[in-house]
Amino acid sequence: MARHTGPSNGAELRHPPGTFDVMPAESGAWQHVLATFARVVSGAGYGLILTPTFEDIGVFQRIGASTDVVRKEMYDFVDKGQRHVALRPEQTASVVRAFIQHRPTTPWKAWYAGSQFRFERQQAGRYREFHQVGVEAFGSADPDLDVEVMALAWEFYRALGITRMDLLVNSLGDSRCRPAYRRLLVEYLLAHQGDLCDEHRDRIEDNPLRILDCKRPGCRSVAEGAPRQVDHLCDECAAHFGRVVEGLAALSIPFTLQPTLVRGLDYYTRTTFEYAGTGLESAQNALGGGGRYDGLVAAMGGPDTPAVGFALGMERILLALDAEQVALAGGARLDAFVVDFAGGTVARDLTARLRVAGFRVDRSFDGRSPKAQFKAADRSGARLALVVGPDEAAAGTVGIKDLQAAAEQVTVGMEEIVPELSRRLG
RNA sequence: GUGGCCGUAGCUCAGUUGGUUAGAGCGCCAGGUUGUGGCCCUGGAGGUCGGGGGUUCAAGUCCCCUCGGUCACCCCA
Repeated sequence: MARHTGPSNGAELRHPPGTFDVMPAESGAWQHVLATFARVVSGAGYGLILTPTFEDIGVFQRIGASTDVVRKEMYDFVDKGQRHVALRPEQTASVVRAFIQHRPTTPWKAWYAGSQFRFERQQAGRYREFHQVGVEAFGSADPDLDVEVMALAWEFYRALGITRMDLLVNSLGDSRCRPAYRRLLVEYLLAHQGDLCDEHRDRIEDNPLRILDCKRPGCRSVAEGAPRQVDHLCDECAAHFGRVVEGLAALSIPFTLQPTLVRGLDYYTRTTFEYAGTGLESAQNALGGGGRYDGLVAAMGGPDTPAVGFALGMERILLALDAEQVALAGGARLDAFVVDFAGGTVARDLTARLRVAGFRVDRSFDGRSPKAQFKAADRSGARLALVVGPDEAAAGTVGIKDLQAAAEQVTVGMEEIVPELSRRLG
């Protein structure tokens, strides 16, 4: 039986736990970030893809049964048609599903932006509904594509003004060399079992790579002496990784080799990377991450297709911008604000006419006092006030007052307004 | 799922060992200026003190429950 059926007694309506509203006063920053991302990735041949916000739960279960995302964070339910669906916890699986369903010719490069859902308790930089932008590139195993993807994220952060971050890079090997490494690692961990933290002591076989990422002191000291995947790559993976590292250096993108970087999703092969914000005070400091997933398309029933991509968290990006005190371009300003205290007819007609002509114009309603209307004009940030009192209305003229300069108010005929505005705002 | 902290006006907060009609700043509205914003002055509107129950002559204040927020663990964006 549903435990939560509505607002509790006397409670006001509010957004669900773990979600938030972005009000117009703050949405300018979101628009700026999204526009910047679209510019960077579309300029590299990536096309926008939109997929459903929810999918059959099977789509996401392919992410990996041992991941927390699937085990305990899925926001799923049975719908009225008895379908078991889930709000997407990430978008890579959805894009892969779309790739398999539509079979575009490769190489195929797509970018996305939108909401993700994971059912967890909220904290700084982490929400139940959160937002990501990302890219996915299918059909090439070329390490230079890994470098392209990492460079795009780098360029995007740089374009926004984020400087305090580390690019962490690792290689997880592939289906040939990872099993051997995994056996080596399990062997090592079993030998040091007593030093591991309580949670991981009995789960070595379960997900040994995860232990490398554990933050507890016991696991960490064991991890430091553990065999490293990068030292046990097969020839092909080693060559691939070598080319990736070489490419990053060639493009002057600073990075840190982090052999313990595992990441939360099981499908990664070879290259994995994460952009860690170093200016953030909150515990959640991953600005974004990604990697190569050469086996996922086939695992989901598609043709054997290598792929690489990343996802970047909007909320984390905004936190980083805030931490670095990056001033974002404010919201769009108005060109003019019509102040009409002669009945409102001129305001009605002139505002509409100017908007059709392409100007950004607003006005007051309810026949407020001149003082109140000028106050509203001032607050709107409009460059000019277009003043219509009884005198102007009778004469068929309009007063033009510059709200941001100490210039005299001038009067022009109604028909000269458009050219006059063009001249002043040009 | 577990734990810490916090819920008083639109926002940020004050409110004494429980004690009269619950306050401030900012914001909003109006007036000062019978047609002119920003600065200033005056006034006004706006509160089930998160909700429910209890103790008490008396509860914003104490107790219990509950809802919500926030941060952290886990994990990640």
